[in-house]
Amino acid sequence: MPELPEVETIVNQLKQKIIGNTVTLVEVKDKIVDSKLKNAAPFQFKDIYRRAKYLVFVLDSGKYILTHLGMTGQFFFITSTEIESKKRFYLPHQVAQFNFKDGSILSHNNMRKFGRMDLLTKEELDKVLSKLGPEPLSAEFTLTKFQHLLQTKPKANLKVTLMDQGFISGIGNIYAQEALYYAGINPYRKAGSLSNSESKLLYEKIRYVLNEGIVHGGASVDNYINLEGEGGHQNYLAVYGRSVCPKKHPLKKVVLGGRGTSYCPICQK
DNA sequence: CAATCGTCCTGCGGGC
DNA sequence: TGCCCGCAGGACGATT
Repeated sequence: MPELPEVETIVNQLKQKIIGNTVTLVEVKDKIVDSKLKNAAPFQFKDIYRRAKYLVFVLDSGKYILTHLGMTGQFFFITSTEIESKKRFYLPHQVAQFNFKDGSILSHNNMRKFGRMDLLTKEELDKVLSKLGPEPLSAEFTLTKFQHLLQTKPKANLKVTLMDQGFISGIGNIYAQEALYYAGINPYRKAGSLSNSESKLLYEKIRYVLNEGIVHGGASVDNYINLEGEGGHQNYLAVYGRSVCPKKHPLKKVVLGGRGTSYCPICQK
């Protein structure tokens, strides 16, 4: 499932492939993609950036394509000479195809269709993005701000709160569990219950696990791939999808906020 | 306000 | 061996 590091990786790779390219036709193949995109071409991609787990494509027409990959979203960039040989990769579960002037294509695939792809005006885009919490890797996201934020939901479950996109953006089920493990904090804790040193450690570990995820090109669990194929961060996960922690203690698997959660009862207090 | 539940969707794994 | 059932999960809305 693509979270901040996975989306960041995809955005950085897409930048080099499609900025400045002219789209001559958009094929919409599923209802998770805005049918207005059928009439959007021709246009040029001016920029792409990440906000939370969203990819924002900036068009030269003044519009924006807001994309959420959900759990199983993938992008393939296929050059004109590869189109025949790579059909078995990009045709299954394809939800949209962007055809470029030079014959290359960008394919959005989404097996479980939990994602979205919408053509929006600036106002519509701002309305969606304004609901998101701060970017955990930004300079504005200081320790003081994080500690203050935790006190705004003192009674809420900590792990669920870390995954709340309106609270902090970009953290999902993998990186929430990883950050809590490295900080030595039990996922059942209340957001407002952390000591000064605990919140400081959690703040540092959130940034650490997200940065490591980016360094490794994302974590390929479920069916995440980036434009170059699999990421590498799945090999560095401490608790997500594991049965023992790095210190070989058996992990507990519970459900929190309706989501599977692994933690170490010995290392995490 | 916090927590839970249903909804969307489909590949996969468990069970028989 | 093969089939069927139910689970997983990001985001959001509704309900407890």
